[in-house]
Amino acid sequence: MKNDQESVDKIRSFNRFYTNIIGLLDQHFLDSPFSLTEGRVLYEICNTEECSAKKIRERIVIDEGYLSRILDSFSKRGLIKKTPSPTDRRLRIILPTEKGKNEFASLNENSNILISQMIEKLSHEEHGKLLNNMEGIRALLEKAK
Amino acid sequence: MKNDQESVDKIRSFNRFYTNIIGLLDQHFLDSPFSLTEGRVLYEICNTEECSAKKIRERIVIDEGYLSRILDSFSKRGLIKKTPSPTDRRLRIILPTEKGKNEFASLNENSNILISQMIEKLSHEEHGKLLNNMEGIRALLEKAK
DNA sequence: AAAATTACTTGACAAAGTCAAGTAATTTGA
DNA sequence: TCAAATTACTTGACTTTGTCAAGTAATTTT
Repeated sequence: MKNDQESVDKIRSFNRFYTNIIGLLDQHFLDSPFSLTEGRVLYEICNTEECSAKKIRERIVIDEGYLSRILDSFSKRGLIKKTPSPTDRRLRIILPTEKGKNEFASLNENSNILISQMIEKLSHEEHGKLLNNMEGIRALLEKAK
Repeated sequence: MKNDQESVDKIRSFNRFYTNIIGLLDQHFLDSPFSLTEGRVLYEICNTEECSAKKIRERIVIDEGYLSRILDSFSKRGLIKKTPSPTDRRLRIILPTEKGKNEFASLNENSNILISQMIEKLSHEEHGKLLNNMEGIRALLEKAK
């Protein structure tokens, strides 16, 4: 039977391990026109209805000014269009352009390839186990908070 | 039955989820005298026999010059001692001082508290499940590489 | 309708990370 | 055996990334 400290140590050890995994996967941002943070922002833009800086900041922890500049750079690069919301003109509604959607898609593709490579040596059964474990962790941690 | 793309999507979704978890836990570095990277370096120094810059770079991906400067700042802050290895004087053996060990311990304590809080709402049984899931992921991903 | 709040922007700055050239010690191989 | 190549680390110059605080315009509160 485990005591608390042992559990905490194991969780921390897993966190170090998984930080490295995520770090490896994030390497591909180095050969992309995006930083990691830009990638996360672009993800939110492409996956949020009526997206705005406000909504992005509800989803990822990021400095307001920094986000404003990232969005500005996305605008200049032709990846998004910002238009004042008709119902509240303090808000700027952010929409990805075709170019933005394409770049996001290719970013995704690269992530997908990396993950496929990561799990390609696993059997079908092991695949299932991996996903079950991930779903388990998520359910437990979401319940816990 | 799941196809490949579905699996990959689920893994990526878990990765986004867990990136946030790790991000939350890493917040405490903000109130500490260390950056995240410094924390990881200090961890390696305190957990590696005959530690040297070389060994650290075998364990975490970090620019050589950047690491050199971090170690220099650790030296200046009195956290480590660097001495040329007697067997190969190109190498500098890194030893944590008492102060270094203490600061590392308090960094650990804060991490431990955060993790304890994170899982305190879980039952004993759920605790076990969480650890099993983590061990499962680790075993599978380590096998896969 | 003045005061407070919200959503975002901007300027000035600091922290984090990268690249390449340089030094000293060690290893390689003709 | 000794010049050339390699290794381990350092340093200077630089870019990228992130933070803080003050500012503008629209909206809400009282």
